[in-house]
Amino acid sequence: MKNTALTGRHTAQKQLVLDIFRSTKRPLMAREVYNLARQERSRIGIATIYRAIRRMVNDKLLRPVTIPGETVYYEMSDADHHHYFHCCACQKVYVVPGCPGSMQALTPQGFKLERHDLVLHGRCENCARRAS
Amino acid sequence: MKNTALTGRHTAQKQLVLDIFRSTKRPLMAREVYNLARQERSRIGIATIYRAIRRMVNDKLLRPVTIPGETVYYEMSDADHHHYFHCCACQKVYVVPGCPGSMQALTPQGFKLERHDLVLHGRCENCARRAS
DNA sequence: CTCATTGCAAACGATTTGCATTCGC
DNA sequence: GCGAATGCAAATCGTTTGCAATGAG
Repeated sequence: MKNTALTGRHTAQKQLVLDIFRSTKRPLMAREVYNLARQERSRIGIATIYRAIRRMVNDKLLRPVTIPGETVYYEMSDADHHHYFHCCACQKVYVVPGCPGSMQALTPQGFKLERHDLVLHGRCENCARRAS
Repeated sequence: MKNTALTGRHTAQKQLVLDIFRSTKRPLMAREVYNLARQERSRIGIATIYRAIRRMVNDKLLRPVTIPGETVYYEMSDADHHHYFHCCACQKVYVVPGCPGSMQALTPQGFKLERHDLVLHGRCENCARRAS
């Protein structure tokens, strides 16, 4: 499958990083991508992962997802508007569809609202069951 | 002024960090606190700042403020529940009172919601006027 | 063949930790 | 005086960079 999305020279490493993001439905941090990538190609370096991610963010193929207290995650940027649920126990980040909306009501007079980030925190289903 | 809020032994260093947060109305990052603190007490170590901040966060005196792409900031947590407006042009962070609420509706089945963070992004009044 | 990309290791900035010293209680 | 807190340096963590080797076009 020819890939018109990747810029620069087409290498197996960049394709692998893109495939990993495509086939995973939750946001991933660099180390997760690195661990997944090494299952396919054990000699890949983590710097290559960071460089691929940086390029894909520049090209707007990926978008950073900032979770309070965690390192940056990334996800494919072609998805619909959505938010995140961060599990404080297992650190996984889940996508939650929908949006409470009405952000304009919070915006101060004269400010120009462009976007918003919302992160829910708690315990995911697995961790909620395991605890207590 | 006696300070009932600080836990553990009362030291000049912890008092200084608390005073700095009290007398500054915008969120501060550790290095800003360190720089301000050294003006008063040049031999203070940055580890002391981090330890003081960590303790105050544990004691709920401070609360971390996470801004996408920036290192963590902290602010006094005695204020009401609120959110932030991050100006993409001047990088200032503003407090916005109020909350859209209804986060429970977004939470997936079986997940246990504990808290949420919301950051609005756009242009503040000054920068909105200056641009376009 | 040429030059972008890679792998690896060293460098980096932010934060944490180990440890001997200091100082509140 | 005892033990918590400090200052300093070394360690750690996530990320970036320098550089020689590799490989895409």
